[in-house]
Amino acid sequence: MKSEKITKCPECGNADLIRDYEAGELVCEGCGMVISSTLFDHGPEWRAFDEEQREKRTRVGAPLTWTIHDKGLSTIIDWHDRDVYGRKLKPDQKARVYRLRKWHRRSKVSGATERNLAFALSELTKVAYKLNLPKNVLETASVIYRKVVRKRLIRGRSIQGVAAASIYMACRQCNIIRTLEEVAAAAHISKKEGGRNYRFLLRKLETRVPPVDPTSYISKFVNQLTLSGETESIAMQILGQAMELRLTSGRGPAGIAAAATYIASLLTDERRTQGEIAKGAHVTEVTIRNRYKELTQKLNIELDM
DNA sequence: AAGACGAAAGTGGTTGA
DNA sequence: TCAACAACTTTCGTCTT
Repeated sequence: MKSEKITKCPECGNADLIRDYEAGELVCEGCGMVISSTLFDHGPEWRAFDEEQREKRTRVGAPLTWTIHDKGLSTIIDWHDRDVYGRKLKPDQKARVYRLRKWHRRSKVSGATERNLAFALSELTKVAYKLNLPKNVLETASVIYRKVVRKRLIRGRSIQGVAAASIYMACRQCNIIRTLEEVAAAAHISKKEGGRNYRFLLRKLETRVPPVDPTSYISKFVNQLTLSGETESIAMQILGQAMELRLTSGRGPAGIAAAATYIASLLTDERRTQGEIAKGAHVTEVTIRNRYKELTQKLNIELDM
């Protein structure tokens, strides 16, 4: 995915773009249009201002990353003392390559686990790409996966399963809303298996994953349904009151957030149907109705229509 | 005709004996 | 290991706009 750098909004021409790394989106400040929901930066982390710099810097290879099994060192080393054009290397270059090769050899502990890790990390990358996840989530997931490997917990589990669980856990830690279902689908496994693996990781890694903050759902829904900022803040208020009244504990956060969004959309006259919201929230209309009934009752919300 | 509403039965996961 | 349980879903009939 080598897209050129977008500097202006194609919709209104506004140059003030907001990079929302939390949601992994590129948003125009002028018209609010979400230009791209992929904020991956696949290029190197440096800029070259002239040819000489480019010449020097291209030799560093791809940026260092946790998502390649040996953190990106693998591709640049082979056993010929020749460059890409087949020419012999100069002595100083030769010395460099020797050093690199030494470390490269050392970093390859065992063939089997390394191959396994390499495959798994490419799997992680694929899944993250499908889900439009920002880079930091992918990196987090990679770190999680490495931890799993180090603790020798993969035995008896599919790579896909553990990869999906790692991604899901990373999403939760980075506060990026993706349902278990979405992650599982992207990894081509069932929701059930994804859940099993996730719980397994949760138990074995003893990582504290905070429960999902329902407020982050709201912004997701508002975005999806193209509602106004006013609606969003009202939904937030409703949600805040609901949390104070402990209406949120024990319930699926998505349902509550969806109901709050629904009510807000009614209050601001930006009516959306229950079905529309339900679809985006991955809950049914019935659940929204139940939460909606609860919220209007307990919070004494007047809906004059 | 579409959306909202609610009852009833079913599902998958958690909990506690 | 099993049954009870809560949350949520599916389905379907009825009412409202």
